[in-house]
Amino acid sequence: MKPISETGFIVWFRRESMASISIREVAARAGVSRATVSRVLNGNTEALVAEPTRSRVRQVAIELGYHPSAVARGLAGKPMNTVGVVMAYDLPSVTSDPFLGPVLDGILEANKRHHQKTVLFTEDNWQSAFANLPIYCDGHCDGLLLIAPRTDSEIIPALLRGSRPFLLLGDSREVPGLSCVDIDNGNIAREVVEHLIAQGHRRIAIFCGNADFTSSAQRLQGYRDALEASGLPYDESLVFPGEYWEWSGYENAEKLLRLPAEQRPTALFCSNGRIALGALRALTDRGVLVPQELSLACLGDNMEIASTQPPLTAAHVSLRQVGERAVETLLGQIHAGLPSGSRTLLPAELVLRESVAPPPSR
Amino acid sequence: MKPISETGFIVWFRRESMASISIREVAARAGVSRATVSRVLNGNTEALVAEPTRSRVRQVAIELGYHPSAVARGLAGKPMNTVGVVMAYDLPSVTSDPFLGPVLDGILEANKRHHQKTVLFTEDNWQSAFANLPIYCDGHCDGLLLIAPRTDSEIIPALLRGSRPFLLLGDSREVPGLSCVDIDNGNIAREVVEHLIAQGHRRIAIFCGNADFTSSAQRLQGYRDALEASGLPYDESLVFPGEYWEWSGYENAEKLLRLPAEQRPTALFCSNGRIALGALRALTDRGVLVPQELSLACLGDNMEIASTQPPLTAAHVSLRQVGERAVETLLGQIHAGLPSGSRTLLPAELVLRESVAPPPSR
DNA sequence: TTGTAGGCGTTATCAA
DNA sequence: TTGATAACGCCTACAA
Repeated sequence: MKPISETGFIVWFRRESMASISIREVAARAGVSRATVSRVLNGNTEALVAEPTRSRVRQVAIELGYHPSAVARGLAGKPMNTVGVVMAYDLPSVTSDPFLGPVLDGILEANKRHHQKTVLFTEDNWQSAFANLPIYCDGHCDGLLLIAPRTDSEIIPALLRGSRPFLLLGDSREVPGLSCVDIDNGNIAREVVEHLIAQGHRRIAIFCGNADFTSSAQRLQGYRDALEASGLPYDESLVFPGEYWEWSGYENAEKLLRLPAEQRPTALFCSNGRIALGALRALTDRGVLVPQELSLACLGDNMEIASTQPPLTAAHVSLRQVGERAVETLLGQIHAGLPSGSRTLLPAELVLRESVAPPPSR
Repeated sequence: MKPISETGFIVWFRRESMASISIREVAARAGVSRATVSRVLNGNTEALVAEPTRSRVRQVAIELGYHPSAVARGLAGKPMNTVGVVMAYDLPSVTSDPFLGPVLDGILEANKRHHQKTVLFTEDNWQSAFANLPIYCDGHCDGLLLIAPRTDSEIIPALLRGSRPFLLLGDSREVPGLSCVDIDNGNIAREVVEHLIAQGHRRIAIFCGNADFTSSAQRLQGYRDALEASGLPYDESLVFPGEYWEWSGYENAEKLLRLPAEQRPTALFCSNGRIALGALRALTDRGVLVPQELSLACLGDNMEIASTQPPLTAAHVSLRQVGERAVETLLGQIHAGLPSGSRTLLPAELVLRESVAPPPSR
């Protein structure tokens, strides 16, 4: 009774009572060893098996409805064909977030194309994400996509110390050996500001995003680069710290309007669309005409921005594409053994709408 | 050299070159067997281990940064703490879909709360979803959430034949042994139509959703129930087949307006928000006044619906809650061994806005 | 060309 | 209270 599990009886028993049948049953029914079944059904080893055996095994596998267990396979060191996505957010909705939503769409799309499953790890904050790091690395997935951690998160050095492939999405800090896929914050911001300068503006304000996001500093730098390239002075009174939220744009616009007339800028660059939306609302509330009195442009685009009054000039970035490229880069690291440490910075396209005009003549 | 993996050398080797260290190393370092380590660290068996041993093992585990492999655990028959979500869609965006988006938010939220990972299986259509069914059942997750399959999908009988816990989300067909979580389509539709009747309407049209969705028939039935309860005739010329899309609402509104004046309804019930949006647009385009000439109400609510001109009266359903309840029901089946076959139908709340008025007096 | 045997990391069942 | 030992399902040397 030792090899009972090889008998027909047990095959029948398994089929009826358990979920799935294993390589054992296929081997027994086909009259070959488990190794042979494995060779036939997996990877590129079919060639090692003689044709009659091969087709018999195939036949039996289909008859029995056999399908290998990814878990067992994973344990044996094969890839799980699964991409993990770690995101920490304190938002009520992931899907309707203008950043997370499109990025997730891109990730899902690319994973579908590459026959990868997607495991989502959602956390309230980066502390708990860090605490749960071991869970993300418990074998469930072959690699990790980290979405936009703050600059101070310990999670990155921890992951860097480990050996699991991962990359940063929506953050492009420069750290040796760290892969990331992001939009090209600096250059995109520069282009937007250059457009304002080309329209004749000399005093241009910037509303910044969260100070602890890498992107904020990069966008500010782009703003500085544009000014410098045109020989315009960098005036700190025109730099408004803030956060990537509508309320921040609103508040900063109110502050901006309190500046004495001669110090007031003629154009405003908002670090993202939500800030721009808030700023526009404040300006409208105060009766400031856009673009007649103040031109407004921002980085980042979404449907709402195009349907404001006036529609906003903005750098259109494809966050969806960021998600797709992130997946492809990670898969390269996992399966093709590409080295980590690559930086992919996607460009934007400036969309001219009606919120920018030449400065008013004094 | 046989038990080499138990030596300190190998421990060091593993730590540096491999991803994670296993229960072996902990056992070796703590001077106990693997079984004991397992007892201490997992489940509710710590009590079986003597205190000094227990704390020593704990200590070593922390020192070594040990964390169990979910994959190995899964192979050994323990739950993966992972919920699978299968969705087939031909949409460009999952996250911005007014149904999928909120449902996904609810699922993620509930999974986070219950410390479950979420694995997403996305397919283009239900044929390929069916074809990949074995992959969803390859051990990766403990149970499956199926989102809104069409009435004809073979995937449900296949899953019903298997033993893996699963349930239907956003579909509430009545099949013995089949669990589902959905909104209460029939009753919600009935309530909306009853509201129209209460306003004095006698001729009420309905714009239906996709014929192969369970919900369409249920909503139509609710419409019929409301008419019947008030003794109003069911007039097939007021029933417009269609799909859950804006274009369908637009087209059907055009058809409706072609009816001879005496046959024309005074109120319109749209089976979902998108249909209502399309219908309203067509009516506005043709200069038909809502609600003066035609009252309009729909099932399903989203932000767009509240900001139309006029804002639409609608049954507000919490799709997010559907997602949450689905997760909780599934987890009940998986972990608490609750029986399958439960039907959870969530109610809606009628939100009165300005698109409904009493019928015009002839 | 095929089979045997050992291992992947964990848990469960015995026995000590 | 603890430790061997045998699963779990698959993969892969190595041997035949």
